[in-house]
Amino acid sequence: MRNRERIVTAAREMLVESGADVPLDEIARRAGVGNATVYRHFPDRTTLVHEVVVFVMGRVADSAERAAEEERDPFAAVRRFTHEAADERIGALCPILAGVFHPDEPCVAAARERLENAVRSLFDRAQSAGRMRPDVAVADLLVALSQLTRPLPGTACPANDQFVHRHLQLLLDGLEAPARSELPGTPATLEGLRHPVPLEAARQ
Amino acid sequence: MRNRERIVTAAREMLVESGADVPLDEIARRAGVGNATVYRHFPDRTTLVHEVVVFVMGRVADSAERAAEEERDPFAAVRRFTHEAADERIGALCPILAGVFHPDEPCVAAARERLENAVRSLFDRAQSAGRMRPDVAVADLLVALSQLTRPLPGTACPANDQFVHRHLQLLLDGLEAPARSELPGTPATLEGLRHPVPLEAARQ
Amino acid sequence: MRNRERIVTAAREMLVESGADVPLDEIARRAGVGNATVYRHFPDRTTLVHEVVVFVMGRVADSAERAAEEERDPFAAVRRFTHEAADERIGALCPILAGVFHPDEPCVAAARERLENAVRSLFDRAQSAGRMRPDVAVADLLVALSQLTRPLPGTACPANDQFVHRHLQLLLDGLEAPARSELPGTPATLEGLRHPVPLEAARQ
Amino acid sequence: MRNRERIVTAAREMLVESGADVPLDEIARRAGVGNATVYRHFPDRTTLVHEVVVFVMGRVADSAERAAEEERDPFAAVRRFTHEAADERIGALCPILAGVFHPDEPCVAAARERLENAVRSLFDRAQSAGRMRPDVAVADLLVALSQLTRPLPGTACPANDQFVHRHLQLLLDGLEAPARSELPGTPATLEGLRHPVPLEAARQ
DNA sequence: TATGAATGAGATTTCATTCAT
DNA sequence: CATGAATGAAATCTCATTCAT
Repeated sequence: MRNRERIVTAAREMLVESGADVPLDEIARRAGVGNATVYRHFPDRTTLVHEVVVFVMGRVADSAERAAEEERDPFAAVRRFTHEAADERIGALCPILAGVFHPDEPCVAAARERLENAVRSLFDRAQSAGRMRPDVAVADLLVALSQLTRPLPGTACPANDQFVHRHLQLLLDGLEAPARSELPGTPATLEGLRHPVPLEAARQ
Repeated sequence: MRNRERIVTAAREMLVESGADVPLDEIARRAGVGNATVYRHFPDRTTLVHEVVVFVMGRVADSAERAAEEERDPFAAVRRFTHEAADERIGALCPILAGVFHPDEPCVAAARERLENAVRSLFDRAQSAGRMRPDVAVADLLVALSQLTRPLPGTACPANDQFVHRHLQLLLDGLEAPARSELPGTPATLEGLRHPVPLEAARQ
Repeated sequence: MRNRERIVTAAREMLVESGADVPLDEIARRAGVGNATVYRHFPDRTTLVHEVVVFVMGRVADSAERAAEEERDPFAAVRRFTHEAADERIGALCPILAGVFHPDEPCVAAARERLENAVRSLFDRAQSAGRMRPDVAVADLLVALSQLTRPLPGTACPANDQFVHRHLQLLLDGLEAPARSELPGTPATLEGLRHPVPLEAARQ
Repeated sequence: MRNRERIVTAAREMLVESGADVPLDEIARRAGVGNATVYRHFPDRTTLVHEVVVFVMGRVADSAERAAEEERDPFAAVRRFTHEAADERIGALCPILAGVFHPDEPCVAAARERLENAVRSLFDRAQSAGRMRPDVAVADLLVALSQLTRPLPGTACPANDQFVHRHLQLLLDGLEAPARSELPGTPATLEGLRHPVPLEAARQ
């Protein structure tokens, strides 16, 4: 069905432009279908968002795989992936990564796993080559990346787009070996984000 | 009198835990007062949020000033400030910094200015001493810091607290001179966040 | 108690300026007292409004009595009374006359009776002298007068003040004998306004 | 489709019976629909009221045009129009005429203009024929008519319906030439009602 | 007595979701 | 299949009235 695709596309655009709380009717309008048609394809709003998330995660995973193939330098691959993921607006799915939407959904879980694996291979290569500090994990990058590219609420447009890539560069510079500082706690895991955790105030 | 404080405190807690869209009734319940009592003290929701924002910004500015006084090493001061700001949950006011709530409000503008100035003196010292790369501006840190510590939606609790300080360390490492990469675009300014800007996809 | 008077005065002013739905807090503020003080003097909002009504009715009755004494021509007395009542803003108590607020309250009933009697004597004189058509009753004038001078909702000021006296003149001209038309139904009585009546569409 | 009409009808009835501040929920209940259904058809309360106003004004203008066509005697046409307008409950839109609701809305403005023109032709004919005093304007009648038929607040029912037509007759008698009194001020204009005017206390 | 503060009930409006065609 | 229409639940805000000092 052509409609299903148009809905997902519209949803992605609106989520990215207007934040996570766009009215469903506006998504439908953008897709050029009636609102009830959305419900014919997705049982509820969450499911639609999941679909978008899975779609974006797939494109981001693609990006990671392409970077692994095409970039010679292992850390350059990490940089390229990071910036491309930002352009895919991975930040719009931040809430999902954090388990706000149920990541137990098989499709979501699968997409996440594929993404993690793709990025992990970038990490392994860079860390093995000594091009990246060894005390960080895949989820550290994914979470920080998601937060840094997360759109602001309000209809207009994420005002900080202008600066996102600057901040990613800073983060990446910090990721490139050797480390200047010790990282507190243990490496992040996406699983670890599933449930509330006490704030551990480790420092310097 | 006492109630006003309790409301602000409750509001700060809930904003920090549950994001910027907590129902006002829940803030009231948390404060142990009726919802109308909130409206006795604050003409509308926005005003209450502003109050919280000004309060938090003030504490963060305090933190910056203390760090400037007490830390010998100029970059250590920057690190200390950054982590303390995270603990103050500065990320909860991300939307404000971006102009979603009216930053023209005199109190908000004043608080922001004071904060910027306090952090600027940290920056100047660190950059003059060659301890921080020169191509970053105060707003770069404030925005990245806000985004990285921004709470997730949903009532539960910011799931990624566990990792926030790790990611800040990475960012700080990237901030510490010398730079490994070129930063795209021009340094961020908080003013620049006031209006939508075309996504400039500069890279590596 | 000085306060009681100030409250009634303030209430009269606000009712007249801003219509019947002024918040009680604003009346209190105008009176320069706390809102609870109003409740010390009047058990509820309605009672306060009653008081205002009784006060205004008293002044209007005064006006009728003065007109009876001082005007030679019997219909000139009716004209004078009518315009003076308009200036007292009798229209602001329209709802009362119609029984919306309980006119069984002894004070209200007494004030109304006194007013009716005062105006009745104006009527009797004018009608006996053949200066006023005989098929109208006191309540006809009082009701029409109240409606024509009734303030419009909205905070500002009754926009039609400019024209009120013109319209009263037209009404009075119609009241002056001899009649050009037959009046449908029976003469109005204030009592008759107490309960809903089927719309009788008599004409011409 | 059918619902929209039922809502407008219900709104008209309730506005007419209970005044301009009927809760929207009661209109919805009367129409037999959920409250949100009202919002599907009208973006907000004001828009719905505007619709009713335009509708009623249209019927009243129809009435004026019919009267002009069908009545031989020019002043009989004015009388007929006046009473028919009362039956259409034109008084319920008093607030609009006075600019409380935005009369700049194109539809409202258009409807008002049409009404004024229709009544003006009645006036011109009657005044040219010497059947109506020359010192009154269309707005004088429309405003006085609106006020005299204006519904009282409170859910019950317009208590003074019984007498409305009597009072209109008196007004009309005063309107019929020759004048017994001088009218103070200048003829009313609906435009003149748009903004507060100082109370001019001209008399006799 | 006087008052600032507190509050619950109600009004407007929005939105995810269901229904009827 | 597709859709416009319908709706109840929830969020913001107002105000008459009560409470505590």
